[in-house]
Amino acid sequence: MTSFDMLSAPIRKYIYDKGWGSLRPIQEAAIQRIIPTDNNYVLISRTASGKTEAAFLPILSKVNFREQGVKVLYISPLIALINDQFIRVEKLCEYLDVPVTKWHGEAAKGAKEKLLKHPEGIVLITPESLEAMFVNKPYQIKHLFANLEYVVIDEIHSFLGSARGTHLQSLLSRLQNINSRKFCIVGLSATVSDVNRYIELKEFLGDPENTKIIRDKTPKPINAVFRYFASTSPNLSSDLLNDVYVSTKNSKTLIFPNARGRVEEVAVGLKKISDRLGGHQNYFSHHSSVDKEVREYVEFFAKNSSVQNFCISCTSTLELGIDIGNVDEVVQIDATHSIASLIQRVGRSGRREDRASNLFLYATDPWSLLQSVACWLLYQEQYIEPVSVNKKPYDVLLHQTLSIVKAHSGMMFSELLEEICANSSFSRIEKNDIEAIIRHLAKTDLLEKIGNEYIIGIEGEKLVNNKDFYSLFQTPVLFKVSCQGVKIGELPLSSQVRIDENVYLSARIWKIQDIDYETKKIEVIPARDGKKPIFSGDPADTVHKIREKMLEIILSEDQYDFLDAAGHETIRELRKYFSVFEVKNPETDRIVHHGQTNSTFYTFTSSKIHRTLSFMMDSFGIEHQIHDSSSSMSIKSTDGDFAGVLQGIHLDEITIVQMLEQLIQEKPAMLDFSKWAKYLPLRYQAKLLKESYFDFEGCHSFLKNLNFVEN
DNA sequence: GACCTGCTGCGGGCTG
Repeated sequence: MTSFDMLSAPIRKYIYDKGWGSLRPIQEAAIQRIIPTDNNYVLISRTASGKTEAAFLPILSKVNFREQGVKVLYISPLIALINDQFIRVEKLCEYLDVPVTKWHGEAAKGAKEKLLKHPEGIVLITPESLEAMFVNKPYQIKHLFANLEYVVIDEIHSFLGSARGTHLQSLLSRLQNINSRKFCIVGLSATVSDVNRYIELKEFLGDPENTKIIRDKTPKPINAVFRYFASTSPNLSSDLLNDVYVSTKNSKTLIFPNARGRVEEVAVGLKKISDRLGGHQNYFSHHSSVDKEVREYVEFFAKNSSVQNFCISCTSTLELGIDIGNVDEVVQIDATHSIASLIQRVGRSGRREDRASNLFLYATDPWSLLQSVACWLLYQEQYIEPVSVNKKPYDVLLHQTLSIVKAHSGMMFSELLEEICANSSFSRIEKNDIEAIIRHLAKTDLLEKIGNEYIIGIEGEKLVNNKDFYSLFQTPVLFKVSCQGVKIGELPLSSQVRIDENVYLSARIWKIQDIDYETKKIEVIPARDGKKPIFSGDPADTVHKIREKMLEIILSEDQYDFLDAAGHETIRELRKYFSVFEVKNPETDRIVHHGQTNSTFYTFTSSKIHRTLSFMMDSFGIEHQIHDSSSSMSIKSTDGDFAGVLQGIHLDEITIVQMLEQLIQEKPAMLDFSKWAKYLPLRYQAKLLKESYFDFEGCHSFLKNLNFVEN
């Protein structure tokens, strides 16, 4: 039977009315598999290849919507994505007479109440709203979701390898718990690594044996152009901005400059050039600190601008599948930290099938150029970095224990233990560790034991009844910036935030007039000139493979035709500098350059291994400094034989945990990477730190095979 | 220099 014939009559009519000549490959494959089987599937296919329909056409053909309850639950990492998908799915569902409901923090209350009265059809939700439902509506959640047939998870890669992902995994497990029948899961993504045959992904869905991957690997033609403009100051060179302007002035463009401050610098800089030369006025900035309504306006403008060109300077806010219509060009300024990120960004351009994507990769320093080239070569080899999933997520366990106890309002110890042990996201955590954590919660008044039952304790109430409880990630405190009642965005309280200081925000220039420290508000007026805003944050980690590729490029003699003259010259100089070292094997050989006062160890390894090396060197009194972006560390020359010392270190698990316990006691801020870690017993804090923040295993195998090449 | 993501329930003020 053809895929089209396998679909139900109303769905066939939908396709007919849409005027689709044929189904996309990923849609054909999904229909052939989803309709006749009850497996879980993950559909992997590039952006704009029709993944949403690939999931919903067969699911809607198959599901019996006449039964009680919500039948299909769609989970998305972003509210903006839910709002986009709602419009598409609702149109499709008009053919079936099936209601669709948005359920997130900004969705209409009326629609939610209607759903509670008549649970039916399809619900689109965020993980945090699902968590809130478990905590505040434990009875209604059964009423709503006890008859699910399908759960669809959009942008599933964005959840893998993070605490938010483990949280979602736990919620799925709890959802399955309240269902009498097994529901099927369909995940959607454009970027998933197939290292180890997708085992992380399959385990994430809780049923590895019955989870299949459907992947459309059809490549997409991309015209990549590298351009090198060295920056001599913290600001971008005017040559670079002028070049970007010329390359993008007649197109619909997205620019990714990697940091919010730089996003503003680029948006304002290009706007000024355009003003001077009489170009278009549609220069915008889009990142987490631009006011939400402003961002929505920018998205709306991009989506609905058929004739007018525009240029949006943005961070990863525009990396996922929010619908902004057709983009002709993507500009990346300095290297992405991952291949996955590069794929998502490239995927945003040339969404029309017949058009190739244009990609401009600018670099402002030699190391960034090198990493950029490494990412590009790995991308062409179809490599995507693996995600590291923490198998013992004690922090998520603690959070979910509070959530489960709150939902049950009173639970026997054995009952609680049983529910946690049955949760697939905690399957690698030993039973006695779970017991120890529950006892600790009772000891610290997060839980309270009354008779034979556990309830939420006095301290626990403060956490559970706070709106901050529903998420596993934390956000810094920012000051709201507005101009005469018009919201513009947010700024952190930095040294820059002073009266009369001028600053860029939302692609415009402002003068700070008033700062209210109580209400955390900043009042501004328009200004003519200013500086880029200062934001604080941690850079994302880069994996070992990218750094190793960088060394490979240095050792190779390949000439890359995608580089401009300045890029060629920069790579040539890097090769020349390292040519005095006799490096043969990029997998094992690493360079140490001994200078007069310092030695430089060119590690060419991951950010996590850098942190681990740094921790070990601190412990053994080797004075040093890590430079992650240039893949190196400088070491005081008096510590001459640090290489021998490092390779001589053999730390067993117990010693590492003891050392980390001490580190946490000396520097509690070490736990800032996790929102809930501070409520754990010290030993589990140390274990979590070891697994999530450091990489002792990777560091050990890196050091074991290491061959130091010195001058 | 340095990414991103989400949010209940209730009360007060306003509109129709």
